[in-house]
This record gives sequence, structure tokens and C-alpha cells, in this order.
Amino acid sequence: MVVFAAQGDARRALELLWRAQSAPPRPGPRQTLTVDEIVDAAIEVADGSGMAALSMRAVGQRLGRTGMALYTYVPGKSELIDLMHDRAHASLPRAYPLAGGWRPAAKAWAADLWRCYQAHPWMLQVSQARPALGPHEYAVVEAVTEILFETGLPARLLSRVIGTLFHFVRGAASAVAEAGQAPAETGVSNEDWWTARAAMLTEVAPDFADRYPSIVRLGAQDSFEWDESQPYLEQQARETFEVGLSVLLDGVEAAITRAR
Amino acid sequence: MVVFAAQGDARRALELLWRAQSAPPRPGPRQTLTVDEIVDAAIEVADGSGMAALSMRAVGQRLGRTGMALYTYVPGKSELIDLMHDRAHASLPRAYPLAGGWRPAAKAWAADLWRCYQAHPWMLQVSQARPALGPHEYAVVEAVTEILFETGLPARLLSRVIGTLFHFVRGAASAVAEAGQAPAETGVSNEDWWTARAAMLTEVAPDFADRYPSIVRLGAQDSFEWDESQPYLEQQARETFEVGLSVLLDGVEAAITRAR
DNA sequence: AAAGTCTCCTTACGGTGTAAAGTGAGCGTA
DNA sequence: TACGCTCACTTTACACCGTAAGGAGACTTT
Repeated sequence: MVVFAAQGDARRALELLWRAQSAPPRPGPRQTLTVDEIVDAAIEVADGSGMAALSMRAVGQRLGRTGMALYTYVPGKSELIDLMHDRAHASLPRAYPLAGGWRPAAKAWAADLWRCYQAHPWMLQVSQARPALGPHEYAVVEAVTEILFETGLPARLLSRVIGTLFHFVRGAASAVAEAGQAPAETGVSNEDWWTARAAMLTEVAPDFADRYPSIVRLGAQDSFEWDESQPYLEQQARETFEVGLSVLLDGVEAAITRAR
Repeated sequence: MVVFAAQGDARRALELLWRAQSAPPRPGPRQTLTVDEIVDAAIEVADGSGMAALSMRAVGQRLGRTGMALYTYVPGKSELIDLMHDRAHASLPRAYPLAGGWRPAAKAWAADLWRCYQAHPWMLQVSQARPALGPHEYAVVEAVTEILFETGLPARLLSRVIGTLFHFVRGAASAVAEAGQAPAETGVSNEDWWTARAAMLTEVAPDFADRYPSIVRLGAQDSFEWDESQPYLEQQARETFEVGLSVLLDGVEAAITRAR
């Protein structure tokens, strides 16, 4: 599932990411594709049919080529995914206005990143353990770093807060992202799926209320009202994102007042 | 990658999760395996060799059976993964002492969940969009819900905070989880990988400091000192987890004082 | 014109999940 | 006791995957 590139390809991969191609004119036929075209086609496949449908053959076919043709442009699928991941970040702003202070800027940054993940759910399936270090990914980090420097917090704390913000946005986005794919793949809407599942659950676990009293109590007290014009799961996840972000930023503010 | 079960199998899957087996004595040979044995074997494979190595054939082989033999116990791989995911939660406490207040209990809950993810990194690759709703997963939710009821916050806010906590722990754990796998698979330690990558980066992007001034500034000011007895990435991720959690809980405390 | 090199294709290998059909063991009944 | 049904498990097969290897032909350089 998670594939790591070999050491030898690492250099080539970085050069591709940073477009540092040194191309001395060589004999032989000219290339009829570009790396950008391939990355775009791959993103289209992943956007439209999900990461599971992303295969070298599928990307090649979209470009009227075989799957193997891509290997003259890209060392392998893993590197292609890194390029897709970096490229997808290109649409995000490189900076945010700080006139209103760090908090609205941080909110805007998180919301933009969230929207980016919604538009490209497959991004959440790309491993973060060894980030690919592309220019656009760095631009997103640069943006949030600049914003958070406004808080005046010490650098060490700031680094952790930045990591936390990324974790939160990714996690919150994951809850919706695949939910958007599932109905398309299965033909069952999330609402139908959920109500069917809930009905089965009461049959299969009749003692649910006894085993999980707090969950039942919370569900009974939760005043969440569902605007039926929008999908239920998405709506709930969006609210979790907004409330959670605000709680998180409250925590940052608490750290600021404590530092004073 | 993310596979969704068909509607017809949904009932069967839930019955398996909740062990609601109605087994009238039937003719024919007795089953020589149990679902639990299969789930255990699958977890061993995933723990030892990663999610990528989890195949029906591999699990069957570990039990001295073919891959196809599993299909009399489990509808498919997707359901097996759901069973693994639920079972992995079984080791977590069902409740936490609340004598010291909600905050230490919440910290303990998050730390336990974090440790669980570290022990079973593959759990982070299981889609959360349509949770499988197993008994042990619900037990973890029940535990944190009981803890957070102590805050006295309104239910609607509480629901979102619970979601946020999950997102944060999962996100923070993801950063380390796969990092632990990578060296084993590639033979390159994270430190070597990182320093090699950093050296290449300065070659490929010589204007880095100009393009990302805040990142460079943050890196220069960050006083993070590396205890060389432990892996670098893991250590950094652990600190992000601890600091981030504390910031998050500060935000919850701010909500409490505001509600008063 | 000849040589060389690069792009792209075809073929092939070992892997995946799982459908379909075959085999034989064990139980319920006659 | 013997028949026969049913089920556990295996074998085989199919369509897919990433990519290594080798061949065909186009193009540039000499």
C-alpha cells in the first residue's frame, strides 16, 4: 500500500518535484508528453474515480498511451503520487493578510487546506511519514508559519502547534473525504447507509443502551439539527471541523496569555 | 484501496462484529477454524509486515490453509479488516478514573489510543468515513464520552470535541506510525534518509531561504534538542502529540470558563 | 547515408481479490 | 449400517496491478 522509493531514485524524484531539469539536447525522438500532463491526468483519474482506480495503465490510457510509456517520464508510481500531492497544493494561497491578526488568518488557512482535501480526497491517503518535500507543500507550511509567528510564541512551541494544525485538518477532512466517494461507488447514499446500519445495530446489539450509557445520553442531548438540503455526514463533519478548529485556536490563545 | 462492502453483506458483517452468531447444528464437516483465529492471524501479518502485505493468501498460509478457505468464515477482505480494526481496540480500557478530574483522564485516554495506534500502525489506514461500528470501537467512544461529560459542556459542543480528539490523535499518530515501517522496508534509517534528503534539497532548491523565510527562521529558532538515544522523527512526533494535546485541552478549558 | 539513442510498445512475471467448480469428510436419516 | 446431503476446503481461473526486459521505429547527430 505505502510504497517507498529506492534511494537511487530519490535524487531524480526531488529534481522532478522542483523542476530542476537539466536537459541537454539529445538525439532520438522528442518527448510527446510532459510530466505536467501526466500529473494532471493522474489527478483527474484520482479525483474522478478514487485512489484505488489510479493505475499506471489508467493514466496512460487517458493520454492515449500505454502504462509503460509513463516510465520514461517518471521513475515509478510512488514518485508520481508525490508529484500529484505537491501539485494539488499549488492552488492554495502563498500568504494570508495579517491585518486582522493571526486568528482569522489561521482560520482562513485551515479552511483553504480543508477545501483542498475535499476537492482531492486521495491526498489524505498519501503517507505523511516521509514527506516528499515539494515546493508547493513547503509553500503551505510557509504560509501557516508566517501566520503563527504573529502570536509571538516561542519557536519550539510554534513548531508543535503547526504540526497539530496539520494533523487536525487532515483528520477532520478524512471523515468526510471518503464519505463523498462511497455513495458514488456503492450507489447507496450516506443517509440510507447510516439509517440501515442503525436499524441493524439495534437488532444485533439489543443491550446497546446498557453497555454504552454515555453515548446514548450524548446522542439524546445533542441538539444538532440536520439541514436536510445537505448530506448529513458532511454537515456534521463540517461542524466538527469548525468547532474543533475554534477550540484548538482557543488553546493557542491560552498559551499566549500564559506566556505574557 | 478503500473498499466498501456490498449492501447484502452489511448484515453479516455486523453480526460478525457483535458475535451474534445464530448457529443451528448443520450436517457436514465441522469448522476447524474460528473467526477469532483468523482475525488474530491477520493482525499478526499486518503488525509484522504492514498493511501492504496483508493478503487473504498470506493469512490463510499462516493458518495452514489456502486463502480461499477464509471465505467460509468472512465475506471478504474488507470485512476482515473491519474485524481487525475493532479487535485491536479491545486492549484499551473501558473506563478511566475521574477522581482527579476530566483532564488527566482525557490525557490518559488519548495516550492509550496513541499507543494502540503505534502498536498497530495499519489501523490508521482503515477508512473512517463509514465506521464499522464494532463493540470495542464503541467502548473507546464510550470511555471518552464519559470523561468529557465531567466538563459540563453542552452535548452539541461535546460531540464535536470528541470528534476533534479522535482526529488529532489519529493525525499525530500517522506521522510516526509509517515512519516506523519505512526503515524496516527500505533498510535506510529515518535519520540517514532525512539528512540525505536535506543535502539534496539545498542543491535542487538553492533559493530555498528566499522562498520560505519563515520556515528557515523557525528552524533556526527551534530549540528542539535531539536525544540521540531515540529516533529523531519519532521523538519529534511524540513531542508534537504531547504539546498539541495540551493545547487542545487548554481550548476545552477555555470553553468551560466561557460557559460559566 | 550511417550510426546511435531515445520513445514507446509488446510481452512477461509474480502478485492481488475472489468467482466457480471440484473433492471429500462428516452428520442425519432410513 | 449405508445412503445421501451438506458443508469445509482446495484447485483452477479471471481480470487486474506495478514494472522488468526486450524489440521496433523515429529522430538527431555525425
